Amino acid sequence: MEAQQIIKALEALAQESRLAAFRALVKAGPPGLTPSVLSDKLDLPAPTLSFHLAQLRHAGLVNVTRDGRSLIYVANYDAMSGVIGFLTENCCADAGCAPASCRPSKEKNETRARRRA
Amino acid sequence: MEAQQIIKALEALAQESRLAAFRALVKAGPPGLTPSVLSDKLDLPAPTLSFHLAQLRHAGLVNVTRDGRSLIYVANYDAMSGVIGFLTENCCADAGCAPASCRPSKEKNETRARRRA
DNA sequence: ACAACGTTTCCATATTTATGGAATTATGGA
DNA sequence: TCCATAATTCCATAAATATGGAAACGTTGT
Repeated sequence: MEAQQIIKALEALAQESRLAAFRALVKAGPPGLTPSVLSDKLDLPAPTLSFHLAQLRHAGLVNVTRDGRSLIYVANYDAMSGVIGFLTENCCADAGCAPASCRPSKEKNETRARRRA
Repeated sequence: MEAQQIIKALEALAQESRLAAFRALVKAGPPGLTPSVLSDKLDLPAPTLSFHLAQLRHAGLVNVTRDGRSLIYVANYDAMSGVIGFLTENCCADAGCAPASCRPSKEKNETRARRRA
């Protein structure tokens, strides 16, 4: 995953409403949530929410599908995995960081991050 | 770690120059780096770099000490660990995310995140 | 005390981001 | 076809962020 891509994702998550929306989508799991449900849950006007969901979408953190008149937003776990992987490999000391269970077994530099599908 | 704290950290990292600066500091390790070295490495005018380092500092991602006329910036691994932990626990599906080796052993929901000092 | 150096603060400017009402675009049901 | 619903796009406005020259600040050597 490229740094620019990561920055987009971090930008997207670095905003209260969007982080809340994304967390809600993660919690909701594969069935996802519609904007109206989110709008209600997060108490955000539809256009504002729509704006934020678009940001998340452009950052690749969520996917959308349509079901009748409703849209279904679903968290993209692969993207999130990429972000966490990047941070772990590029922004953590060899073993001074990373939450305990999470030590990439001494791989050099960004080997793993570069192996994109 | 609180959501607001996390947002500050994500904001700080979600900017090209700052992410580059932080990565350089992580790479540099405990000895850290001075602004002039960073300014040179990243090709940023001193005031601009200073502004970004202040952002990182306010987000708690770096610490500063003085050595003579130079300041020494050092990455704060604990803070970074907190960020990665939060993302892993709040923004990942039960096991649908997190980079392979990094699975918090099935803890329920946000138990660990809530255990704040 | 003075000069040089490393760094920050001040400040004006340019750019980007967030907000939400009004209008608009899909979709499905009667 | 007409209406109601779900969501987005349009657009004006407000607010936050980034940039970098000039000036100021602390520290060290002379």
